[in-house]
This record gives sequence, structure tokens and C-alpha cells, in this order.
Amino acid sequence: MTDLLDIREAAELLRVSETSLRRWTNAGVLPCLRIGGRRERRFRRADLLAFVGVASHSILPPPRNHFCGLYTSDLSRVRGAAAFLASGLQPDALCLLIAEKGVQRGVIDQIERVRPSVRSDLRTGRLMLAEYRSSAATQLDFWRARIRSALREGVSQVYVAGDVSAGALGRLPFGEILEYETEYGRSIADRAFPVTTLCQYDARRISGLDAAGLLQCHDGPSH
Amino acid sequence: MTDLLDIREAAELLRVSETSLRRWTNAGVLPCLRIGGRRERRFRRADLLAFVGVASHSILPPPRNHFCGLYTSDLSRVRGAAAFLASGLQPDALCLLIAEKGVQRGVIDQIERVRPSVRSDLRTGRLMLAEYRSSAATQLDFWRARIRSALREGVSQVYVAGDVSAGALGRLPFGEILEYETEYGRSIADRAFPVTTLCQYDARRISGLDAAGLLQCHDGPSH
DNA sequence: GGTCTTTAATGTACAATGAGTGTCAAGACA
DNA sequence: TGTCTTGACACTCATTGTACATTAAAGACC
Repeated sequence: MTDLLDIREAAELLRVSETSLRRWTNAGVLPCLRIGGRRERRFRRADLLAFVGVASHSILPPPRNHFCGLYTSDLSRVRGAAAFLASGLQPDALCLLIAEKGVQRGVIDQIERVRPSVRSDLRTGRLMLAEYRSSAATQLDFWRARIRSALREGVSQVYVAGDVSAGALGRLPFGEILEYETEYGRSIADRAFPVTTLCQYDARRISGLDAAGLLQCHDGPSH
Repeated sequence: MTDLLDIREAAELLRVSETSLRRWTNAGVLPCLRIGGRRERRFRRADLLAFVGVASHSILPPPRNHFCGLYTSDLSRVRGAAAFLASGLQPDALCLLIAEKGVQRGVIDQIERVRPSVRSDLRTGRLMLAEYRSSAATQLDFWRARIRSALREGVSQVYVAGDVSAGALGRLPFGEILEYETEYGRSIADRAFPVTTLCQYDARRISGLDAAGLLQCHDGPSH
């Protein structure tokens, strides 16, 4: 977690203009550090939060937003994805479900049991369906495009659930899947993006070593 | 994500007028932060969502104290246990390492690299070594006895690292191992006991289904 | 080394904004 | 019917945002 913010990031965090930050630091009411011969301002997150009266929890657990789920049956696969997406269907969020058609139907039916309005979520585009591309590169491009356009349209949080094992990606050698996941974690599920992801894998079709690799490139299991 | 919304964004999010937001914050029913000399309002997303009854993700994560670690090499096994125990070697804590003799030596050597005083920790009993019993029941009794006596002696936190795969327990059918872990989680790694546990397994010797079972009866992977 | 572009700081002037304080009408509800 | 809440509008005023020019450091490039 970057603890030192430049003036643009600080202005974005506090939703104020850079001018105000300069005024406040000049007036001495807001601490800031100076760096380099140009004496650029650097702000500590804790100082910024203290300035608006937020108690800075000194030790925050690191954010976890890239989970993997190992399902052991078709039912547990559907249940896992449904629970994840149902919790994500919030007013200003976008949910994406990437899975084969049959699985999509099962997940929708399952969500409907706790959220009868799923169908309308589908119509309004708050919940979108797709299938995995067959190449890691095109799939990554798909993610980036979808998420960027959603953020541009004002969505504040994106929830992604993908059934990797059953899709086209799942037929790649496992090493390539891990590379894909690693890249996904680095460039998409990064802290910078408000994206939370659940990657599902069929525990019956992977080895223990595969599972260890999955845990390595995810923030943990979902449950 | 600690993002703050200004009053316009907050009004847009909740689909109410800015007037109402001002009234609600003045009445104290909706929390808001104040910033700058004009005391402008800034709203935390979680507060806004909570105000309309949406369960926010800012609920405290449940405590996690029963981890499993999948190692893929002898080196990663030793490193995992060493990192875990080194972080646990605090003044009022007791650390337990349950592993075969050879692994014990490797872990001690590894800890010594970041904490030269390990040997004295061993002498004073702050770090204790043992090997797995061959039956789940006797092993559970061992844990209970050790931990209870430690707590009686004033220890405030117990850290347990165990290499299950390589020990006598690891030779049981995997179903029995899972039963043992489940019982351990229920009666020892319970919230009531100040015990944090790392159970290590050899990823090379288990199946994907086994790994899924392990994740099910642990709070998550350690890393 | 030198050159060019980018970026941030500083300073100034002026327009825009939000807070605080009112009033008032429309709709919900018992 | 009366009461309560919401949204809209008006007004003042201090703060904030924006736009501009200037300077200097940092980074990219040859």
C-alpha cells in the first residue's frame, strides 16, 4: 500500500483541488513532506485522513480482492459464484459472470432465490454474462476494456466471478493458466482498481501442486 | 478503499437532494466528515450504503487463526514455518513446532537468520519442539494439555506450526486427517483460545480435492 | 555533455461553490 | 385534517476552484 501520495492523488482522495491542498499546507494546517530540489509535496495517508477526522487504523489488514474458489461439485460451483455475486449486486456496482451457458443459468437461478430481482439486474446491465476467450491475452484485453468502460460510466465497484476450469481458458496447460492469473492479479485486480474477483476451479480436475500454485497467485480462498 | 464522496456525489449515489444530506448530517443521523475552513461535507461510501440498509463490506473481517500452508518444496516448507514462528516469537507468547527432526533443524536454522536468539528461545521454553503422534485422538489431547498449561503459566498467545504431511498423522487416510483438522478447528483453534495455527501440507502428495478439503476446514492459506 | 518537454511550485485575480440561514409548496401518512 | 419530510429557492459570505504567467527542477532524448 502506497503510504505517500503526491498532490494529485491526495486531492483525489480528499475530493478537493490541488490548490486547496497547497493553501492548507502553506497555512500549516495540513502537514506535508517536501521532496527534491523542487520541494514537491508528498502527503502521508494518515495525515490526510486525520485532517478529515478519520481515525487512522494503524494496522489495516491488506485488502484482498482476488480470490480463488475450489469447487468439488457442480452444486458448490454454482453456490460459490451465486453467493459472491449476490453480495456484489449493490446500487453502484457492476457484476460480471464468466462461465459456460449452462453454468450461467444455474448461477442466475441460485441468485434469484435470495434476490428475486436478478432478471432485472440482467436487463439493466448491472449483471453481465460472458464466456471465456480461448487465449489469455484476449481475455485480459476483454477484462481491461469492460472494467475501464464501467468505471468511466460511474460504476464504483466491479465484481467478477469466473469459472476458469470449465471455460476455454481451462483447457490451457496449467502453467499458462497460472501466468494468466498472475498477470490478472498484477494489472487488473491491483489495489488501484476497485475490482473484486472470484476465480473458480474444479478441484476434481487439478493436482495438489496446481492448487498450491493457485493459492500463490490469489489473495486467498473464498468462503 | 477509503474513498470519500463530496456532497454532490453522495446525493447522486443515494438519489436524494443535497438539502436532505445537509439536514440528515445536521440531525446526526448520517455521519459525515468535515474538511477545510468552509467545513465542507465529505461522506464515506460505507456510511452512505449503511444509511440505506445495504450491508457494507466494512464489517470487520472474522478473525483467522487456523491457516493451512501448501508447500511445493522442502525449502518452501522450512521457510513457511520459519516465517510464521518468527513472527510469533513475542515476549509473552509460546511457539510450538511439530515436525520431524530434520525439518525441525531446518526451521531453527532458518529462523536464526532473522532472529539470532532462537537457541535461547529454545532453552527458555519459549519455542518448543515435538513430533506428531500417530493417532488423531492422542495428538488432540497433546495440544489441549500443552496449551492449557501454557495459558495457566501466563502465556497470552500460542503459535503452533505443524508439518502434518511428513509426520505420523500424514500417513492416515486423508478423510481422517480432515476430521482431525475439523476437530482441531472446533475445539482448539476456536475463537475462545488465543491460539494461532499453521498446518503445513505437501502439495506434491495431495490431490486437488484434498486441497479443497483443507481449505474448507481452515481459515485460509498462509502467505 | 546539451536540448527539449513535462511537471510542480509560486503568485495573482476572479468566478464558482458550499455552508448556514431562512421560507415555501408538494406529497406521504396517521 | 394536521403533521412530518422532502425538495426547491433565495440570500450572504468566506472559502474554494480555475485560469493565467513565471520559474525551476526533473525526465527523456540525442
